[in-house]
Parts: sequence; C-alpha cells; structure tokens
Amino acid sequence: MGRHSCCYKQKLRKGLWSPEEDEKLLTHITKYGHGCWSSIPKQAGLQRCGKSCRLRWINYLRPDLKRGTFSQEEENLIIELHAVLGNRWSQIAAQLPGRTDNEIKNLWNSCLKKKLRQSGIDPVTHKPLSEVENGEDSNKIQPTPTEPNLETDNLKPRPASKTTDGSNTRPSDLVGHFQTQQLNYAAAPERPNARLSSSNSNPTHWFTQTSKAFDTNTEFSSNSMMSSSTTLLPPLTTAFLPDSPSMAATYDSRYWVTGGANNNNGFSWGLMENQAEETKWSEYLNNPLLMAAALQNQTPQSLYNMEIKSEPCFLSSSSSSSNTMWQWGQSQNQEQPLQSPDLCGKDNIQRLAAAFGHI
DNA sequence: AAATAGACCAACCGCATAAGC
DNA sequence: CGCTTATGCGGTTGGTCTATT
Repeated sequence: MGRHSCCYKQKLRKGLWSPEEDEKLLTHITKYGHGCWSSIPKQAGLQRCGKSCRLRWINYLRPDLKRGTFSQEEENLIIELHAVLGNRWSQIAAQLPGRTDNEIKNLWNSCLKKKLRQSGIDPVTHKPLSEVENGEDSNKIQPTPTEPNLETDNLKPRPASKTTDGSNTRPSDLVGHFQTQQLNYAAAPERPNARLSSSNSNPTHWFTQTSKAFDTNTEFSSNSMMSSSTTLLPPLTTAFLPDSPSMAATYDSRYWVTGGANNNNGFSWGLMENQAEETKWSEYLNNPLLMAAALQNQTPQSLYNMEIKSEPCFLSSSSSSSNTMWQWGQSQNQEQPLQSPDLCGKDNIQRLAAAFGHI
C-alpha cells in the first residue's frame, strides 16, 4: 500500500516535527486517544498524514517512553533476542518496556553490530567471524527430512528480512546444526577478537543456514505447530557478564543453556537427557516464557520436568505493548489461567516477567 | 579554523496484512 | 470474494552533531 492515501492530498508537512506540532498531537491524543490515525491530523489541526502522526507518537511522544542511553542489560537483552528473533524489531522492542523498535533498530545498526564484529562475532548469524569467512559455503547443508515441511505444516514463509548486507536474519536462519563451543563477546578494547573457543578447537560448523523457513508469527499463535515434529535447534544464546566483558555462547543441539555457574547472569550449558528432546526446541522458540526461563537461570531439568505443553498460557501484563509476546495458544479463551503448573507458578511468572522487564 | 568522516537519530518509504465494504 | 483503506513493520535516507585530521 505504501503511502497513506492522505499523503497524496496537498500540502502535508514532512520532515522534523516542530514543538507546536508535538504539542497539538500530544494534547489531542491525551484528550481523545488516538483512535483512527488517519483522522487524527484533521482533528488535531495538523498538516501531517496519519502515518506520520502515529510514528511521532510511538517513537517520541508516548508518555511511557524511556529516553536516554541503553543500559548494559538492555543491550545484552537486545543481542540475546536478536539472536533468536532476527530483525524483528517490534518483537524485540516488546521485551524492552519504554523502548521503541526504531530506537532499538538504530542502536543495533549503529552500535551493537559494530560491537559484535569487534568481538569477532558476525552480527547477522551470531557466529564467529572466522567461521563465517572461512566456511560460508561449506556450512550450507541440505535441509533434513526432520526439518519443518512448510507445505505439510501449512506454513508459509514470509519474505526474509534483508539486512543491509543482503543476508537474511530470520529466526529460521538459526535452524541447522550446532557445534558445542563457547564464545567470548569480549569488548574490543580489552580483548579484541577474543573468544572462549579453546574448549573446542575444531568447530566444524555451528549452525548452518537453511533455505527452509518457518514463520515464527504463525508459530507463536499456532497450536498445531507446537505439536509438529520439527527438529528445531536451540536458539542462539548469549550473555554478557556484567562484571566482565565476556559473553558466553554455546550452540549445540544437545545442550541447553542454564543458569550461570559463576555469575548471576551468566549461562552455562547442561546436557539434555536425550536427543529426542530436540523436538522441544520449537516450543522453546515459540514460548517466550521458556526463553525467559533459560535466560533466567533455569536448569534443563527444571525446564523439561515441567511438562511444558502447548496449552494456552497467558501472562497478564500491565504493559500493553508486550501482551502479544506473552500470549500464545490464542485459539482458546483469552485470559485463561496459566496452566503449566511449574512454569506458570507465581514465582516463576514474576521471575520470568522480570527477566523481560515486565515487573 | 576549516574540512572531512563517522556516529547517531528522526522520519520517510514501501511492503505485507488486516479490516471494512 | 475482490477491492479499497488503514495499520504495522522493517529498511533506508538524510540531517545534525561530534571527533579527527
């Protein structure tokens, strides 16, 4: 659709917003709410298109916006989420209350990408740069029969989000084979290009790109997908350690990220019981609570002993902007009680919500 | 002091999709 | 059911600021 129809009408202002315009929009929305964006400019007496008003409100005028620089924790979380979600800025932003997708996108493009590169990590794949440079082609594998069949699973791939360098960063790109390894996303000035790869000197491949795509949007709301026998691999998991510049990241289909051994916010990996557990990675990817659990020091046992099901599990949140990420199994009645007994227990909810900044 | 490069950020553009008719 | 309109999202652009030469 592109441009709003209203934009074709004559004499609409473009460019930076003046304080007067801000005042008008703010006053109007405060009084009446935004309702239909296309009618806002007229009602508020603005020579702007509704689209422009919406953007201004969302990115600048909204009262719940948190201005100022990103904290280290926020940056870490963005990197974590980007590894899982790719360039889905709105979904990432939903986990950072008070931050906009635009803001996060800008931060990523201007700062975080560079930081990762300086640490020897490819910001697109979250693989070591050496791996990306040396094994670009050799890493490519044919999709295995266990990977989701988009036809039979009734899933349609969405167009891949292209990054500026033309590569795709959809979560589906994280599907593939992992090699146990640890990384160190060291801050460049202190440990340029350093990484904790010594524990595994011969990483053959980390996770490989695959042309098979799955639609996370579909999955987030699809119960059927939950039960599909896809072999999804663990989301790339990383963590900056607050008292050190290092970030550990391990990728292996056999391992699960767990609570940090030496650090409250660090991660270590636990061996999963058996390979059959791999089928649950899809649930992990689909389930923000599971992801949060892993980010929040859950042990593999505690996670998998929960008998996590694809039942509806809603977490009420006062943050309206984040509700979508916390709801799945939406075919059921809204606002059902949390049903996974352990995962959805009061303590866990609070902890998990806190992990995502909801408390 | 001037020129240049790079970083940062706000806003625009166009696409996908939902909603309404 | 197809068309039109509205909204949301992600990529990109362009302006401003700051650091460097």
